[in-house]
Amino acid sequence: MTQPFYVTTPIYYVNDVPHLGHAYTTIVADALARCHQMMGDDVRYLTGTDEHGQKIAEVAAKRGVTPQQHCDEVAPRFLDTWRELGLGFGDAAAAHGFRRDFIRTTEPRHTAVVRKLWEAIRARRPDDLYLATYQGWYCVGCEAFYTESQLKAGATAGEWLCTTHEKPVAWVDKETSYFFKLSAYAEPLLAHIEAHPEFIQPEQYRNEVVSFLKGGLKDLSVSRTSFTWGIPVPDDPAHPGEAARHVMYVWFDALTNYLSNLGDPFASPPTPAVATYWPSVVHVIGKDILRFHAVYWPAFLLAAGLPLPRTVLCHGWWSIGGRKISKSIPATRVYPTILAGDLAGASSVPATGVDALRYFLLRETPLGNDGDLIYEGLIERYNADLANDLGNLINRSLTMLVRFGGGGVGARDEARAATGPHAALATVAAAAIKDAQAAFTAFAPSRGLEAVWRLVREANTYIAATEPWTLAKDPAKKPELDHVLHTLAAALWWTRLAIAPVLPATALALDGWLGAGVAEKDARWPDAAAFGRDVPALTPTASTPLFPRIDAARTAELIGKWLPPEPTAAVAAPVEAAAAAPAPVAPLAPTIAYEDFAKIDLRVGLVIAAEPVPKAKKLLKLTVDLGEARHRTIVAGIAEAFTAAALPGQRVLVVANLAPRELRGVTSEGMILAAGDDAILALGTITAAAPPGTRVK
RNA sequence: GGCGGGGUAGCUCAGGGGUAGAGCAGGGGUCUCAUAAGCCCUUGGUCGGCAGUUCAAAUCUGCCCCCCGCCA
Repeated sequence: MTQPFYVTTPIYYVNDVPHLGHAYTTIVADALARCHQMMGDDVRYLTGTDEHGQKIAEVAAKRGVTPQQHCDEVAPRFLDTWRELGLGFGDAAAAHGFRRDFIRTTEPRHTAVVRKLWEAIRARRPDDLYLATYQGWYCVGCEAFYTESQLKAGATAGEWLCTTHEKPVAWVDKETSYFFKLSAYAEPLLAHIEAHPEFIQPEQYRNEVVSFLKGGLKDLSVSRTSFTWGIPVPDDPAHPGEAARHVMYVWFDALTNYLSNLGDPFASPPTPAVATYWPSVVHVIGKDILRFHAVYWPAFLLAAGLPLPRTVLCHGWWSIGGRKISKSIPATRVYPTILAGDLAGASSVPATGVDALRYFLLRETPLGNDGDLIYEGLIERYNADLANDLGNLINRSLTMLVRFGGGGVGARDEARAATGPHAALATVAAAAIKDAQAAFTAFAPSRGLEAVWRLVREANTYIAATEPWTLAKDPAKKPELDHVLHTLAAALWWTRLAIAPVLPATALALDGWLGAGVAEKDARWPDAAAFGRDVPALTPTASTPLFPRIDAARTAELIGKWLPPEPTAAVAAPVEAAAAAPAPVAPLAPTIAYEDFAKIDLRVGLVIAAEPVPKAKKLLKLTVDLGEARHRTIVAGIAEAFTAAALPGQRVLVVANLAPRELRGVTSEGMILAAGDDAILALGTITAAAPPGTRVK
């Protein structure tokens, strides 16, 4: 029977640059979606961007564009990142067999539903949205009010600082806003949580919400008059003319995306997508926004008379080498696309770099716990699990199927299957598949992968026990060899299916080598009782290594790149040998005054992407993060010295205030410093990880 | 300060009244299909501390210490 499965990520704040934290949530949701797709569910996937609010209007004003223009320019950063990480949207989603949607809160389909939600609450529960006046300390960064006990004293008397942003808060006096009667919903929500243990997972977070609810709820301000970049509050019959001044506050607007992408939830007859998917929804979120999803959102829905989401699935935070991900600590600003690109390294299928990252994130830490990304640990797991266990199994198995099986996969011998290593493999495989399915559907991907690797390891053990190369030397053992090869193919087929939710690119590569005529969208999770009997027609061909081992030298190189070392005396020491044979130096240009130099605004830039400029031998088109709201495109004449692939992740020095100039049809917004006159020798860079945008003098 | 989660091998974690577990890392052996991979064997732990219940406690109870989170 087909069950709907609808999974969402939070919509990301459009001004953010996608980092590892965003990628984790998005990947968790993607793996769950793929998993349920394979189990035959009718799957739908949603992510998007949150685009309203005062901060966005301010940034846009500074840039001299409208807020909408600003959002239109920066929103694709997220969509592009997800595409680079192998999540297809639009037509590409068809290959996965389920629909993926990307919603922006500035789209009419969204704003219309948000207004309907407001109107529905006002119609059903007129007292739940009321007009009131308040005053208090307000932090623009948080878009929230605080009491003095929640703040810390500033440097001057009477100044208070927000604990998150470390910036002074402003006293906002007597702003009139609409309030939502959240206080009425503590008891109904407690009752719902009690009756639906699956509502908030994992359990530790349910406990947190329960204790929060037991402490009672305060009504929630849900509109603002201090800015206009938001969804206007619908006309208010109780206060004629008043609503025109108000736009809706962030959470009322943002959370509604989960419904608005499905269509009108109040339509009669019901909108089919809402009726089908909404009751099955799983909201994947980070623990920082638990309260909004487990308290505010369901309260809004109760007020509007709509069913609550099935599950709010809360995960922990990743830190990088023990440090919290933070914009101000550059080493923690990890770009998932760069990490994945580096992990792809020498792989014959570069897309598997993303798989390696996905595997690490889902395997290393149980969902719900905080994780710490230690680069040595990442490479250790890559080598042990992906290179040694999985990659090597794939490679050696295909070699043997081709060499000893003559392009076929042998034949199953029922009597033999019940004996010795053949039976042992079947037993382990069946248990692994069963345990993995149970774990994945219980939102425990780390345990699921652990189970899948029992199958991978047992397949390696099976090869050692049966020694196909020995059987191949004795023509009399041909029937046994045939059975062994068939069993090996069966194990490989199950491996392909079991890894697919987490390692989709690897599964596709394996399909190609196995010659499996099964489309990605038709691949189904195996039936645990069918090992060896469910192998499709295969035509194995020789493979190339998917996860080449990362040796010590490459490890040092990668870690050096990912985590630039702090400057130390040793690093800073002069390199004496280099001065041995001084080359003639070009004469100096005329002396300039400091004022001339001061006109040049040099900045630290982080290269995000690089590609050759067509029909230009020397030019590379770079995407560079200068810490600004949007990345810059800079064309640099360095293609003869550097390949495009070598540059992402590099810190470079950028002339940031150079007038834009068109080169070969591409507008270059700055200049990269490099050493060398005609022939480029080296890039101008810095030894430590200064954040993108840092001024260089 | 209140509540919740956790502290088990060098690392990541499972277990949860009856002989302390897995993977990785370390040590030894072995095979050649394979990516110096695989396979086999193996060294590691007073299960945070103290007290109690029990024939028996990593597990249950109490107190304490440390880490993380939520709330105030």
